[in-house]
Amino acid sequence: MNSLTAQNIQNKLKEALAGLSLQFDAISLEHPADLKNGDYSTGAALQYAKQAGIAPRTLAEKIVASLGTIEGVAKVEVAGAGFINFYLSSSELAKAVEEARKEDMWGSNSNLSGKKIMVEYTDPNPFKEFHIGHLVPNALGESVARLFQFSGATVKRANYQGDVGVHVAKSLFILLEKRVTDPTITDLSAAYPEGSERYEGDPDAKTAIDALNKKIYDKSDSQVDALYAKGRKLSLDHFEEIYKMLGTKFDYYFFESEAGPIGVKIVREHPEVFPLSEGAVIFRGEEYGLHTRVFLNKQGLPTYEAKELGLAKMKEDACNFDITITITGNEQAEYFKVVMKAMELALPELRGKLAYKTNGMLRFAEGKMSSRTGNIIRGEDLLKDLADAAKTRAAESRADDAEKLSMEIAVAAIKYQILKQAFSKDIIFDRERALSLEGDSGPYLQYAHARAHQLVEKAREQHIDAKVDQSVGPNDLVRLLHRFPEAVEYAASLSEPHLLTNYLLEFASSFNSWYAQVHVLDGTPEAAHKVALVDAVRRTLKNGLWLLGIPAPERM
RNA sequence: GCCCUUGUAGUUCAAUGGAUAGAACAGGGCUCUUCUAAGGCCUUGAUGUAGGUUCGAUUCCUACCGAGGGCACCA
Repeated sequence: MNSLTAQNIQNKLKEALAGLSLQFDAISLEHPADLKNGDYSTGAALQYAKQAGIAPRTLAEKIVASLGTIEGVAKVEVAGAGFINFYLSSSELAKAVEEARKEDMWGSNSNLSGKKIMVEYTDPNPFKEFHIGHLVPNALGESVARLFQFSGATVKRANYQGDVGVHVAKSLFILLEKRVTDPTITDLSAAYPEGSERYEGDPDAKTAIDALNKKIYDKSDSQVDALYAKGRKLSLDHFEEIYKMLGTKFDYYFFESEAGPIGVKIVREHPEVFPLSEGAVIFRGEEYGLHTRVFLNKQGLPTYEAKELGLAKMKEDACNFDITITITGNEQAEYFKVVMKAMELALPELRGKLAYKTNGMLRFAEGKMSSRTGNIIRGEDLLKDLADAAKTRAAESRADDAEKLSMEIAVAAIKYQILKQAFSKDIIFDRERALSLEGDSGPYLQYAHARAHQLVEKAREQHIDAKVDQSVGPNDLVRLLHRFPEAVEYAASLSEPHLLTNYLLEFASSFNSWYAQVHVLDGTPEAAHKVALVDAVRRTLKNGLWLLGIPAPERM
């Protein structure tokens, strides 16, 4: 909570407590959940009443008496058991409305200015499906990247993809067997599950796939190389189409095939960190309260662990970042702890610059999804289903391009379902809910934005000049609007998009409620003030949706 | 067995140690001769169990119970 007014309040509170000779540490200042309890509130009097030796309410009264006037604050009240509530002045709130109307970057801050941050996310594997599980880190990573950008950082987006490994050999084995080496193959989707089944059920196939895996690594068979190159390109081009639908554009693409050799080199150079054990090169995490993991297997090939070391090095060479954050699945949390520790020891120059955050899994109510068995929903299929569900409404809407609007709504629906809940919690995917497009949803935010936008357009057509009138008393909508920059800051500081989603839902709901009660273009002098407010709402929702990585159509 | 994450209305999610635990969906009832009904208004309903710390615990600590994940050559 870094707004100037909030800081003023905190400083005044500190002075007041010091004046009463109380020992205190940080003063907590919060937004009361209920707007009737003010714009800011503190429980300091409750906290320090015991030390002061007087009743909380009495202490609160004393603190309030010694506060004096605070700029931007109209009223200070003692409430409940001893809370001190601060109510902002009309002029302070009016300033927020003005700023929201004038500043393109309304809601931004400079907490990370001058920092270069790399965000790695999505990470699908070529030769395997881009399934709905990949939508989770994509949505979260994109939003985190944007939150950093809005905090003043220079952000680089990176995608790390597994283009070598047994999974590739499994797919390629099927493709080779079917001799689909002709240029007409466009769909690799069936190959991986089939290859997996053969690998597990057919010993001969397993031997062949393992041999194929080695060929892919050492590039010793030109026919294999050719098909590999073709399949890899097909996969990557296909992913690119999906990123375009989702609104993500990566600056860097890293591949396991490149990270592997670099990782091997790093491991070999640090035998003190990576000892030999049972023919493999390992890291003993036990010394650090972790567990042992293999970095180079018996064949001397790099495991995922060693590749991660190589990746860190590649990232450093590509872009001189201050911090790199990797968005990855919960199931890799333990693995990452070990790799991070090993990395600190082997690459001390990167110490303190590497971070990771693990996201929850997308799960079905019925059971687990697995690309190995083919029991998956493809990312693009889900988007198409959602777009189909939106099509009827979109056709009746005011949008010029109903097709485009349908897809924008589909993206909003799925991203919102992911972004509305805390980062690391599993997401139970409910198809019906995702398709409903109503209530606590992405389209709800889009609809509120489109309404505000159209209203501002209409006011313009009628030549009504928006103008903030400070004599109009503040309402809940304005007071929530004032909180937007703090909501952004809060979400960015914890890299938690759902904190912003929470705020935006409450804000949009407040706007819809206000909209239902108030006639804006009513021909009265007050219309100018109301238009200004709607314009501020429009910008707030627009920037808020941008931060979530959700498109904000102007007509719905 | 050890480690990590996690238990909140019928369901899916919120709640920065604070005030009456909020939404949405589902159920029941209203609301389009007024700027978009993908909207608004009313209504039923919840903190796994037992302790502890605190002025105050959904939140922190301990134990137990339940769920998910990880623990040597997959990623």
